[in-house]
Amino acid sequence: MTSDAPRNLRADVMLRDLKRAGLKMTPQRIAIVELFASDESHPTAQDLFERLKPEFPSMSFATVYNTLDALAGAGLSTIVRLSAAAGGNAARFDPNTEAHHHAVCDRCGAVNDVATASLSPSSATVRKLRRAAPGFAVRAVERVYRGLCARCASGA
Amino acid sequence: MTSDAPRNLRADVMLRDLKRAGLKMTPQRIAIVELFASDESHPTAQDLFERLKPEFPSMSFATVYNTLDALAGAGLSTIVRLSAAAGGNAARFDPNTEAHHHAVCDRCGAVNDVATASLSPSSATVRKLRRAAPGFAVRAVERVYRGLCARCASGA
DNA sequence: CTTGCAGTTTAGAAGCGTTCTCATTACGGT
DNA sequence: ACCGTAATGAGAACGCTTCTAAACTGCAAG
Repeated sequence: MTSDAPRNLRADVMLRDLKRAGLKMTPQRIAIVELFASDESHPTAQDLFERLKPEFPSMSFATVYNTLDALAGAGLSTIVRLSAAAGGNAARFDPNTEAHHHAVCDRCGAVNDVATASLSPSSATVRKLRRAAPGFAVRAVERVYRGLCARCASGA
Repeated sequence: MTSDAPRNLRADVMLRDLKRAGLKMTPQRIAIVELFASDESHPTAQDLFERLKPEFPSMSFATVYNTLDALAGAGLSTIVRLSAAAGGNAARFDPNTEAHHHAVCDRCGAVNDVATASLSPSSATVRKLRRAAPGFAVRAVERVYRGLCARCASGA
């Protein structure tokens, strides 16, 4: 359970769970999952598509979206929309299913995970919301840290 | 400086600042600003467009976007993308320039403001990020509270 | 008041990201 | 090996946003 687990461990889990959910193991799906599972850059569908093109020149966008949707449906990935200035408004896909927040670079749009113990609201948060938004039943609190990533902050 | 200021106060400020920035006061702009300034529902461009159609049947989307962009450029509004399940992925526009977070309803997509003292990171946050995302220079921390709004929570 | 120009509006086209359609292909249980 | 069902691929369609070009107009100067 070290932080540098075998790069394919998460892919194996994803493939196993997809199979368990009754989905077929196509070469395209396996390639997408293997690429995506170890990708911490929060890739867009376009990113994945372009990196898969060499291996599957005939693949279509629908296949990428299909597989990412299947992963999301199985709880193995999430979609994040952080509207970074850079990189348009494309959805980003995140294979990290542990509780975490995101740090987004204002300049280059890079997204980094920021671990957290839990996304559940603290009792202080619940109390605060009771005043600020009466009746709102809070389930989770997501944070977005905005600023400059290490590379951009260092004046690149 | 009470919380129920005249509903046109904010519109007046916006119009004044737009004029000050050298923009022309067209009837369309005035109508958009007057509608938008007192709208706490975080409307989409579509929302505003449809409410303005009766008064300006010939208005185009570009005019709505132009004016909202001008307001954003003058620091009088912000664009929020919260990717609520309901309501597509359209950008929402927010005339509230005071520090605040957002509470988003999982079911109906409604967005409520949640006041906060500041969006600046606390020293504890800076310390935490120093470990979690080394080198990241945090400027602001935005929170999104996810859950059910009062209406949906009450079983509507 | 009139004039003129720069900024604005309009309608529609174009662009981008995503979803859909449907004919074809192929996984995987039997 | 066969078959049913699901997945793929190509492109069309879609929703949201931005752009383009031409016509219009607020407003400052005369």
